[in-house]
Amino acid sequence: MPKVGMPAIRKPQLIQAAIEAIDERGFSGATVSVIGKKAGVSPAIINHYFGGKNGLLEETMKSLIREFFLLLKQELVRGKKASGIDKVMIIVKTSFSHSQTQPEVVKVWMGFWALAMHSHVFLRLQRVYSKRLKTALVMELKAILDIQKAREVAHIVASLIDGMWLRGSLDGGINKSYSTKLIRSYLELEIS
Amino acid sequence: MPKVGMPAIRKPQLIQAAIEAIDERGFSGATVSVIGKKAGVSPAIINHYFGGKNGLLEETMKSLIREFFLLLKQELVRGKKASGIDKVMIIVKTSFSHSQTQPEVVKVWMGFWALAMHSHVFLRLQRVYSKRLKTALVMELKAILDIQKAREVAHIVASLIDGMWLRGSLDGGINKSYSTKLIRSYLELEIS
Amino acid sequence: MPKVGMPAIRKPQLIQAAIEAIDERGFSGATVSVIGKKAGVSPAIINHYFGGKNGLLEETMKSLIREFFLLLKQELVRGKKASGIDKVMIIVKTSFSHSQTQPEVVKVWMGFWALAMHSHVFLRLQRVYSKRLKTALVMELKAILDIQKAREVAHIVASLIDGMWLRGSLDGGINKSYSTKLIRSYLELEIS
Amino acid sequence: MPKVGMPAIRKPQLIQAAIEAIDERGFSGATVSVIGKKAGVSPAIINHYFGGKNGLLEETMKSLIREFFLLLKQELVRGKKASGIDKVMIIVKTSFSHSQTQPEVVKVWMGFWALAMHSHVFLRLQRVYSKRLKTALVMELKAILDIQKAREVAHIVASLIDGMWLRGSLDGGINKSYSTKLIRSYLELEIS
DNA sequence: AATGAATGAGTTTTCATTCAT
DNA sequence: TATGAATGAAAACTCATTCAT
Repeated sequence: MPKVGMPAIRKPQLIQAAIEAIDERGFSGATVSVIGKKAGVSPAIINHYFGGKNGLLEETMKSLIREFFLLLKQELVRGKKASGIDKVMIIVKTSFSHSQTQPEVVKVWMGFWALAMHSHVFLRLQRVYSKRLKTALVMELKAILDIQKAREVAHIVASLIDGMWLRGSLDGGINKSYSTKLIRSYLELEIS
Repeated sequence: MPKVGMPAIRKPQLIQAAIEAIDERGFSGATVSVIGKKAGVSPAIINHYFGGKNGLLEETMKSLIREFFLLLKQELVRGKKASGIDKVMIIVKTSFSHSQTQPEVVKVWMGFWALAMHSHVFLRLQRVYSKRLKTALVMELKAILDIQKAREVAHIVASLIDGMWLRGSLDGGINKSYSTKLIRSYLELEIS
Repeated sequence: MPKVGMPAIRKPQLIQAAIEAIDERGFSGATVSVIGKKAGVSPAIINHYFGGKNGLLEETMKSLIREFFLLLKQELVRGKKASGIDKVMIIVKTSFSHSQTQPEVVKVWMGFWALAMHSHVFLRLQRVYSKRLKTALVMELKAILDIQKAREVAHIVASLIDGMWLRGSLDGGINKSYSTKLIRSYLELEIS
Repeated sequence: MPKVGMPAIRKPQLIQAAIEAIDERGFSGATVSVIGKKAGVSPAIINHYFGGKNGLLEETMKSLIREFFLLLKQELVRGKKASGIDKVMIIVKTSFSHSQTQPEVVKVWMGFWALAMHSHVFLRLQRVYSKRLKTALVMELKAILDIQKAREVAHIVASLIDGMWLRGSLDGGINKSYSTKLIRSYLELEIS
């Protein structure tokens, strides 16, 4: 039995199992037993690696956020020659792409949002996401708008993204092309 | 103890207690015992009146939705001489007012949203809200836009409302005046 | 509202409701609520008339026993000119008739038997039945057999009756003609 | 705590505890808490091993039946050189022996009988016992009687066994020698 | 590192009973 | 007499966690 590197294997494995469990059964149905079964390991090792169920959930959320901003960074690098609205749209599209790469994250993300309302840790994490998304938007928008306006538009775009995620969660998925089209048309209106 | 009319007293009383309990402790913390204590009655009567905890939660969500659309109807009647953007803004403002009348509903509503993702009944209820809000918006918008455009704008406005609620839930409340200002400015841009 | 004679109406009504409830749902399913519903009255009056659920059950069992021995007495009077085996067979037939007059009593009676094993009161009642049946059999048998033999045959016949009831309860009813035929053939063998 | 073979230890241990609990307190008094206490373990492991209280009860009944037919088989093998009535009497004696080996089974068995009347699973189990006992009797009786008669006598003997068990349950035990004596005398009458 | 065994705390729900009307 | 309202006690069951191996 290899003794080294086990955490590096087990942790992502359990996080993925947690995401799937939450997606399938909701937060209340995602018991350690279910998650363990899904990962093919004993529920007891969740405690071993994460110090408890809550630890796993925290890591899961952090992982989701980290993954998103990693993706965003990559996309922004890839499109660094774009400008104006196109640059903003990269953020928008990435927001929706994330949910397409892994469709189950929609429900999970929204579940964490609800959790955030009564848990310090999750609230902090959710705010990190929320702030960073807005900051990224402002960053691009202030190139084409004055800072004051940029902040307002960023707030609108961020709200649109979240609102469309929310509504998408109700319909079993987000309609990426329709969503991006509408947001782009708004931006064009605002900027031209 | 009075014999008649008790259901009419107990049911709203328990629904209100449920809202407060969810607001304070989240869904997982809102046990029948907590709700009962908050209402000053035995947990057992939740079963008596609602056939179980789930029955109470369903009625609570229905009550929230009913209350909102009642308020909306009243506001639309009061402002029936308004026209164009003003008419649409009545819907927007009412959406945010609802949360001001009873600040705790923000968390509760979002909690139900998360619940909806894995429960038939709550999904149905959430969709009712979602559809009716959009329908109301389309109704007003088609007076000033062609039907196709009206639908798109309605989708955007509805997403903005929901997105701002969602973000507001993170900050312990919705900034009504800022939110309505931003939505109005969008509408003016779209319509003028 | 007539004030007199209510007990005389309510008591048998509730006893009959109890029998039906036990027949349909078993002892554990026969709650005061179910019995009350079946009788079309509030469960609370069971306490009023019987001092509690247990009181009702006791009265129900007493009623079953009383009814059986009343029937037996009538049949023995009706057939008082019969003699020998025929006289004994009157008792046997009546035992099975009782279950035909009211088919649901088979399950109920067996349920009480089980109850008797852990309750003083019901044990006493069951023994009353048990003894009186045997006594009745001995009474008739000693006319044709010496007392010692009469007791033995009575024991066998009583056991056959009870055993056939028991087995009948498994098959949803007692086959009266087959049962009586077998018992008679035994008696003929024993006596001739 | 040992890791392997625990189910093989715990399951019979809990079944025995269930038998004792039912014997002492009846079915309604045999709660998981009582059974757990009697077995010296937490009530929660009943769920662990049997998937719930009902699972334990089913296994308990199965165990009782299995044990009886195992004993019967052994006795029939031991007495395989016997013939005629003696062979039949082996079955009869074994039926009563079973209750002597473990006196508490009388009450328990009768309790299950009552349970069977309103539960599919227990009804099926009880019928298995009922049929197998009769089949075993027919098997021996057809060596000395024609098949038709063998069936009738088997029915009588089976009813006698059950009836005497039933009556024995009232008296805190079965009088084995008296019971077997009476049944043998019946068989001699029938066969000679 | 990993697990099966075991548990205690806590959840919803059921139910007989009491009580004011 | 009869009832709807209300409750307390207790039931089965769930679940995160701990522990010896």
